[in-house]
Amino acid sequence: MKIKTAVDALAALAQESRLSVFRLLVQAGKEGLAAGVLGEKLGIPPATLSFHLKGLTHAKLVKSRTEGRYVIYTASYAEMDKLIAYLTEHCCAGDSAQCAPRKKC
Amino acid sequence: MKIKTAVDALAALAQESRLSVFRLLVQAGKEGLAAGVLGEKLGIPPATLSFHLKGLTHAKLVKSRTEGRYVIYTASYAEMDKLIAYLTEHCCAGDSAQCAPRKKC
DNA sequence: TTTATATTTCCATATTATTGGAAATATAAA
DNA sequence: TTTATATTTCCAATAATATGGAAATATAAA
Repeated sequence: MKIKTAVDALAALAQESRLSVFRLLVQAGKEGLAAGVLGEKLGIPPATLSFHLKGLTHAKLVKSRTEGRYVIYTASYAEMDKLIAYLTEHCCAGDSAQCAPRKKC
Repeated sequence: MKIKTAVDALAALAQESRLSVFRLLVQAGKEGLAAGVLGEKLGIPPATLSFHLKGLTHAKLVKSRTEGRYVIYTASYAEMDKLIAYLTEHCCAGDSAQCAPRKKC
């Protein structure tokens, strides 16, 4: 991963509404959630939510598909994992004692 | 972890100089690196580096100790792991097939 | 075709972050 | 004590981001 890609992804997550949206989608699984459901669960007005979803989409952290008049958003686990791998790359100066296993999503 | 803590940590990482500093420190291990070494490796002027180190410190992603006239910075693996756990919490709608093990740092 | 629902775009305003030179502070070496 | 090295604080100019109402777009239901 390039550093600009990582900065863009981190910036996309570094805002309370966007982070809340992303976490809901991470928890929702591949079924995803419609924009309207996200807005209602989080109390975010349509224009604001759309602005933030655009940011998450541009950072490739979420994907969307259209179903009728709904737009369904899903988290990109692949992109999240790449970001986490980038943060932890070659960590701990090779001291594997500090690197216990953790779940991958 | 509270959402504001996570947003602060993500915002601290969402900037090219700070992300570069953090990754160098993650890779350096618990020995850490002096501010001046970071500045030289990354080509960041002292005032700018100090500004960014303050941001990372305030977000608790790095810690510092003074050794003589040097200030040595280290990554906080604990805080990084908490942030990653917060992002991936309850992921994949409980579909554990998607949650393979990954290293923890 | 008319009406209702879902989402996005447009826009102006308000807020917050980034930059680096110069001076200040702090410790160590001469 | 004087000088050298390391880091931080101060500052002002510049740049980027967040907000949500109203209008526009798009699909579905009546």
